[in-house]
Amino acid sequence: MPFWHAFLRAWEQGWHQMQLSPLPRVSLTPPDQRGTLTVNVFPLLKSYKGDATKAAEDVLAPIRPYVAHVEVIKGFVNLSFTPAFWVDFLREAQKAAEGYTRLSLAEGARLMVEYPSPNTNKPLHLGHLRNLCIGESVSRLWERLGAKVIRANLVNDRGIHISKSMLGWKKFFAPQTPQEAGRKGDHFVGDCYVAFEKAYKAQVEQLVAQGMPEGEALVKAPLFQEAQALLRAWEAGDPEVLALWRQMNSWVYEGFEATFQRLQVQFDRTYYESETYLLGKAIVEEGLRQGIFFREEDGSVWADLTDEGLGRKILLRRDGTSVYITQDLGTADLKFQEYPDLLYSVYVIGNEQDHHMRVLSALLRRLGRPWADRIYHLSYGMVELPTGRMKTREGTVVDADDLLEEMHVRAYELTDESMDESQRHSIAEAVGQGALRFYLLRTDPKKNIVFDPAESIDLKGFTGPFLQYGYVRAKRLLEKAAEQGLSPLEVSEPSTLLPAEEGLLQQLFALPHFIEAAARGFDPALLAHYGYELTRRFNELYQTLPILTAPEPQRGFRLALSAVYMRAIEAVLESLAIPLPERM
RNA sequence: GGCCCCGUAGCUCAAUCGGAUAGAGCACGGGAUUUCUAAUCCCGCGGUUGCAGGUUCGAGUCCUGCCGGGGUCACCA
Repeated sequence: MPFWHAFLRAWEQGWHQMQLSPLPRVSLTPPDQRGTLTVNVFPLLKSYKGDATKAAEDVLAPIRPYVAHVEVIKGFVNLSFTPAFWVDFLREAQKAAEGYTRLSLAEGARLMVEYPSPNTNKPLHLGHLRNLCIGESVSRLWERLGAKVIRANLVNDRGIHISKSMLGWKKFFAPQTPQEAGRKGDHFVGDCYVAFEKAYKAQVEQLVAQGMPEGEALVKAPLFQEAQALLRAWEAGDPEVLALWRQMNSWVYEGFEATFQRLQVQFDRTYYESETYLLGKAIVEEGLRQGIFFREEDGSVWADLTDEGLGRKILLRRDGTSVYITQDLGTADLKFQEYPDLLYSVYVIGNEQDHHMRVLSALLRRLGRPWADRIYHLSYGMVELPTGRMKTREGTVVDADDLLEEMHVRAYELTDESMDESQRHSIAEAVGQGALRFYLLRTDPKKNIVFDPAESIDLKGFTGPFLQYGYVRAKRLLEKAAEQGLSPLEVSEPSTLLPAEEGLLQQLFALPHFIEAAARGFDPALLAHYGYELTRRFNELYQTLPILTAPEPQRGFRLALSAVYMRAIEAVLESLAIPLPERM
């Protein structure tokens, strides 16, 4: 019994031999209808003179031996499989990961996934967590298709924002270190940045009060002038500035590393903008020589993309320093120098940068980079609060470390008191993160999501712990079975199937389809919904029917069903980067 | 103002290439535990898919216009 892809391929081959045209579409039968698969024969009805029954007969011919029951409603052909088919499926799915939980659809391909690419002037927040969850899940999904994935982090370690936190430290914190302040490094540097912004804002307000227009005040404020001077000194290689810059970045990296470790993410390659902005400048020079870009009289360099509706874009400032897009050009180039065969160079970046990424693509195309169309912007929506965007100034930013801790504490309260402390904490961590990660993945990445801190994140219903609980249930059940000397590989064939059994089988059968769709669509939410529905059906079976105490052949069949469910949910959770708790 | 994205149940979200009676969770009301773990299961309540047209066998989905929300159009990143 071949799995999903092979099954459909074989079926289609049969249609080709019969010269059936156009090829009908196969999908899962909706839950309110009887059946496992549905073939839509509407498009065929013309050539069959409206005779859907005759069309159904032909369409089903190649898989006839597997079919137990057929129902034709209008143009929909709903079919159920025979128990023998399912027994075969349960045996095979237990034996082979290949084709079931692991596919070879992208074997040999290589992808780079860039995430979460933080700035080094602030700690990570809830938005970064969404980014991390999406980036990690998409990476794992493509690995499941057989691709090799390079996880890349691009650190925005230079620019005016870094100068600001440096100045903030010099003016308000020096010579204190994070250790002395009792602060995690990234939080400490964040404090410096906030202190700067506060003082800067005060200066601007003062200037405005003196009658200066705000736009001018923003630039003329002494603190801003100082920050710009610092940036120039940095770009000129001033040793003292560089030393402070290195010191402060190392504090931040230490803090980031702790958070990444807690989230179990590791990068294969870390790019630093401080190392790629010069490459970018060289590319701008290249474009100038080729006449793709032009230099204004004041010395600034531009690209004119108005014919593509993207306006004019500055590439180098009047003073010759680089802007964000400059280093992006350099980094994009470097990626393909290092990995020329990338199928996709994926950027997991918020949708506020849709325009920016479109500009980047356009520039690379104009520069004649043959791989320009292989960069893919995985644009995701903002995480908002019920009151709107998170704002640093209003102190409404939901800090990543704080939230992880809060989730841990809330999950801990639900753990069984009879367990020892270390086990309770390890489960609390798994479940807390499971809830958080599922919450951030269950919505279509491109949509904005609303996070209500007051209501916080659910631990029941359509949540990560729901899936984790199903996994733990199945695991314990199989352990019990093993203790009784029962093997789920000894699948016995029932004469009929109950709806609870058939519903779960149908969902299990479709696993490879959802893995592929989620990977190719860069959409983990698809798999999150699948995993919920899968577990809901397992729970229904578990709750309403006996398994270990059922008579044969039901016992063997349901045990095998549980074993395959466990495999499937394991694959789902792993693909969503949701931890597997040993118990709950 | 130009361009882009989004408007689905009280709230948070689904809905496969345009397919069947628009589905879940939360909340609310009711029920299930001598049982393989109740972070569970079952039942109920809840809808003019923002509005108005158009395309067709069929529209939440595609097209046009409008209304509402967000983003962006920086010599910020």
